Amino acid sequence: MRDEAEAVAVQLRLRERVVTDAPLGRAPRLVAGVDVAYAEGSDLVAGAVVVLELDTLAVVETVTAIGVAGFPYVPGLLAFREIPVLEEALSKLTVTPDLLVCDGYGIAHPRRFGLASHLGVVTGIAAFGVGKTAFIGTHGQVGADRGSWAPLVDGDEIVGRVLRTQKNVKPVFVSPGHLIDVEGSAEITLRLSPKYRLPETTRHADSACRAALKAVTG
DNA sequence: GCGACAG
DNA sequence: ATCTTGTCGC
Repeated sequence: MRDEAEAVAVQLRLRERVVTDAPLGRAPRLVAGVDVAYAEGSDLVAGAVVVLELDTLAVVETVTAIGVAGFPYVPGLLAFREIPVLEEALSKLTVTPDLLVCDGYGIAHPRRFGLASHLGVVTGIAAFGVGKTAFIGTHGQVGADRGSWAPLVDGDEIVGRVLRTQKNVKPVFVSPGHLIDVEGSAEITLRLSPKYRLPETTRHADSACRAALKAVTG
């Protein structure tokens, strides 16, 4: 990827293939968390994919990959920074997940094509994103109970859901990426977060990519 | 025009 | 994202 203009052009082209207005095709069994860790002194990055069995939340497989950040962090273009190393890690999997859970956003994005949408389209696997902080959109107050939520609205579109995964704990931002809708993304996020604020998938992926980075850095 | 801005 | 200690709670 050369520059921002080219990246935006690529997004607009890939966006034509995004599907988020229909529920997940079949009941997911294997759900994978994906995440990337960055080094401070170098441009090394580590990506991880951890596959869990949705019913038991047991880890089925963990793979990691090391790479070089080939694109700067630009809000709205995060995918170009994280997808290369994630695809490298995904290629090492011996099982095929039914769903990918990303750190970040799906269609709740300036051009409706965030990391989760991008990864979903290039892999052909259903995907959605769970963000920890606000990016775009507005929303009303969310009840204090676990499971409470409010629609995430941008313009005249509902692009996601602000969901409380734990009682009295800051909510997370859920948005579909590809081959799944808002409702399904939120429902699965809640199932993946029985005890902590973040889904077990992202918790596992986060620790895995950090460990992988630390192994090559220090 | 001026900020804000996933990770 | 990453830099960082102690501290409150289960």
